[in-house]
Amino acid sequence: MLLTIDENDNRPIYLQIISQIREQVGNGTLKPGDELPSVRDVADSLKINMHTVRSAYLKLREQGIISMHLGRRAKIAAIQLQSDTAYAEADIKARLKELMTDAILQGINPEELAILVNQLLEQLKEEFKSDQGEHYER
Amino acid sequence: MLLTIDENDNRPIYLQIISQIREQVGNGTLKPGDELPSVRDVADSLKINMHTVRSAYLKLREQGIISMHLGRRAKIAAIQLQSDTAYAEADIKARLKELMTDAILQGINPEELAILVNQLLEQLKEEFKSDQGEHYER
DNA sequence: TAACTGTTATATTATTTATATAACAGTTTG
DNA sequence: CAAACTGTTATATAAATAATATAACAGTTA
Repeated sequence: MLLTIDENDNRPIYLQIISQIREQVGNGTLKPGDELPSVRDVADSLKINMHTVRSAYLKLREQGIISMHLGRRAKIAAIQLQSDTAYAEADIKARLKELMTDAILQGINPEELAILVNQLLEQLKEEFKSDQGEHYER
Repeated sequence: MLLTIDENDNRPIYLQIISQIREQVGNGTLKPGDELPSVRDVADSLKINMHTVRSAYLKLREQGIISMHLGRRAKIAAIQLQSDTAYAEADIKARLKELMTDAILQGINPEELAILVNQLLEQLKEEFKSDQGEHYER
């Protein structure tokens, strides 16, 4: 599994890891049941501390994205707990609005933005369609 | 000018202030030349420290959103410095993609998302059109 | 001149992020 | 079974960020 640290990204390392794993779950690179590399392996390969990786994994578990158990390797969760969708939608909407005003303030006009958004939407729709596959957990 | 602190928002106070002002600039509530309340006034009304407000204002100045000068009250900048648009676009695109995968993971399907996005886009387009008005600074 | 502005300086506190070491407790593998 | 893996817990430390508190300074406005 590919994980990297972007020095230009001002977010903390553990958040970058979370983003990348969520991204890969979202686009199907990681599927339910897939095992994640151990916290020590990730730490070694990225040359960071074990606990930095672990804090990322812990958050992901809280979010229902992965499962972790003592002695076992972490894996992508079988069931994505989709917390209260109404709340989620309000949250997403707020983030989206902020993002768009940012975009416009930075000189991207709404037409460009629309193109950008629709490209991503089409992309995600396809991935979403082909991702209604087998779920398992033992 | 309306500013509030959201206890549920886990972002630092100064970032919340930045967001709200950018938001109001973006949607036309604040226009170029409009004066901002003094750092002390904002601090008093929100019951926070003067320097917390100031750090928000400083960031906004760095971003070219407002102008600040010794002795004078801060005001919305006349010219929005639109920093390197290519870079901005890449940044926005990355944020957008993350947002969308988050949305989908939270149980919002792409169709709902598309509706959400297009509503906001239409809204912003109108605001953008009616915002090509008078700019001034003395 | 007095009452505002932002600015600079110094200090302190709390929280977050990341590292470092070490031991513990389960699971898997040879 | 034993060794080599897993995640877990504990403790400690360092660095950076966020927020507060006071006080004085330096321009601008009324």
